[in-house]
Parts: sequence; structure tokens; C-alpha cells
Amino acid sequence: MAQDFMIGELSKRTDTKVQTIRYYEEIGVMPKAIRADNNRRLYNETHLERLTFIRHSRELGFSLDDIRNLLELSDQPDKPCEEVDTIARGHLKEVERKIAALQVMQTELKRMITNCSGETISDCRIIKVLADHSLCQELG
Amino acid sequence: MAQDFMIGELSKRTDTKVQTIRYYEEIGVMPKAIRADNNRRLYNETHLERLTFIRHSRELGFSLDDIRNLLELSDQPDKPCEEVDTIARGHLKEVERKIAALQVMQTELKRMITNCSGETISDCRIIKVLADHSLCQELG
DNA sequence: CCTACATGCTACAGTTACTGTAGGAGCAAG
DNA sequence: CTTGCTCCTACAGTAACTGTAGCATGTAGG
Repeated sequence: MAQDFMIGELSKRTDTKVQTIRYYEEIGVMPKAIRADNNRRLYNETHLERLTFIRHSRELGFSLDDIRNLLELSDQPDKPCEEVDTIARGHLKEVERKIAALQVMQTELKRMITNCSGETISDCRIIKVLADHSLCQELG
Repeated sequence: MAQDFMIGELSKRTDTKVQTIRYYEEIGVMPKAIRADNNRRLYNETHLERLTFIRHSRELGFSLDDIRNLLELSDQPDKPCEEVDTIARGHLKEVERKIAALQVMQTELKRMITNCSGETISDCRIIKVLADHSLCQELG
């Protein structure tokens, strides 16, 4: 078929490593590709769209498990989009949780570094704080 | 020895799972524990301090590899603390990079969710954005 | 003294999302 | 005809644990 292409082209057009595409097939987020006579995988625009969806979702931090669910939902156009919403909101919450945790780390790391005017390790504030939890202002 | 204690107590006093302590020993961030006659690991205050250091560093997001280096440095009190500083600053940069990446995700997720007033999946904004990269404002 | 139950031990599998490598086959160009 | 590119399978490695199986030991109660 004229419009079919091989894994290398799919790889380039989606900026995805060849091994990653094969991995997606293995775990079932991409369908088993039809093979040419020489056993090479053949793809078309539908595959391209699906992989684009996957990669974009990954860029937004969705897990492959979430993506699996989102893909399944996107194949049911008449269903209410409530479940999609739930997945997205859940993921947003998770992202916000991670940001908050990292900001706590950031604050404490900054303080440690700023306070460290030590010459040697024996009076290094960073080592002191790491060794003694109670010197840390941020973490309970 | 009277002040020695077993892995369970070390676990409680550092809020660290028993398996995690054994794992730390296995990979060498904790020393090989001396065994009692019944083959059980024995610990003392020195082990407690070391594990506290490790756990606190982990809370601040340092990798076990960084922690290995920090521990080694903390055993050399007369060395300048420059290397410690470098590790901490490097880690801070990494934390800030992660925060920035997550904030991009957060913004786009919020927009997707807010814009989605769809009743069904066929007009769900979330699915649309995931499927079409160009609808996404944040990611290049 | 016997029986639960808690705690300890080793060894290994599973998690997440890939990435890298070994070893080999097919195909086009020079 | 050889070089180099792409493709294939199969497997190991990454980070930092967590969970489980199967067994030994220690302790408290009856």
C-alpha cells in the first residue's frame, strides 16, 4: 500500500525512538503492527495519530496507564466526557502535589546553600542540616 | 553490647522500612551490619545517625548516588566544603528544572480542563488537545 | 512446656517508562 | 562486493524501593 511507512519514518515524524514504539506495541498502547513480507512493521496515518496522542499525553505527564484509558475513551465519541475529565483532574492534582513537594525542597536547599559560608566540611552548614533533621525548617 | 539494637528499632526510629535498610546495606550506603549470634543485624547510634542523614537527604530529593558522595565527604572534616556545595547547587538546579517542567504541565492541564465544557467525548476539549499538538499553547 | 504471634533472615519478582546492546538479516548505492 | 543504513528479536539495565515466599528464632500467655 502506497501510504504505508516503516517504523523509522514513524519514529521521525513523532520524535519517538524506534525502541519506544516497539515497547508501546509490546505493552499494548499501540496495536500490533501489520508486517510486510520482510517482517517489517507497517504503519499508516491512523498509527501516526495514535502515537501523537500518546506522546503529547506523555509530555503532559500522564502515565501510560492513564493514556491507555484515555485512548479507549477517545474511541467512544458518544460517551459523556466525565471520565476523561476525572483522569485529567486527578493528574492535575498529582502534578500540583509534586510541585508543592519540590518547592519545599527548593526552599530548604536554597537556605542550606545560602547559609553555608563554611571553609571546611567540619563547619559546612549543608552537611550539618543533612545530619540533623531539627535544623531543617521546612520538613516535618 | 547494651546499646545495640536490631533492625526493627532502627526502622522505627528513622521511619524507614526494614527492607529499605537492608537495601541500603546491599548497595553500600549503609555499612554491612555486624551480626549477633542468631545472625540478626546489630546497630548502634552511629548507624542511626548515618541513616538519619540518608533519609533526610532523600527527603530533600538527593539521589542515593549524591548521598553516597555526601557521606564520603562528611567523613573528611578538613576538606573544603566546595564539593558539597557543588552537589547541593547541582541538585537545586535539577529541582528547579523539574518545577518549571511541572508548571508548564499544570498550566496546560488547567486550560484543557477549564475549556472542556463538552457533553460527550466527541466534543471533549481534553481529548482534542491531546490528539492535536497544535492546540496546545505551552509545549513546543 | 506448648502454642501463637512478632520479628528476623534470604532470595527474588515487580514497579515505571523507557534506553541500550548483542547478534543477525535485508536492501541500496558506489 | 562491500559499506552502511534500517530493520528484527531478545535481553539487560536504570532508580529506589516495595512486596512476597518460605523459613528460623524469640517472646509472652496459658
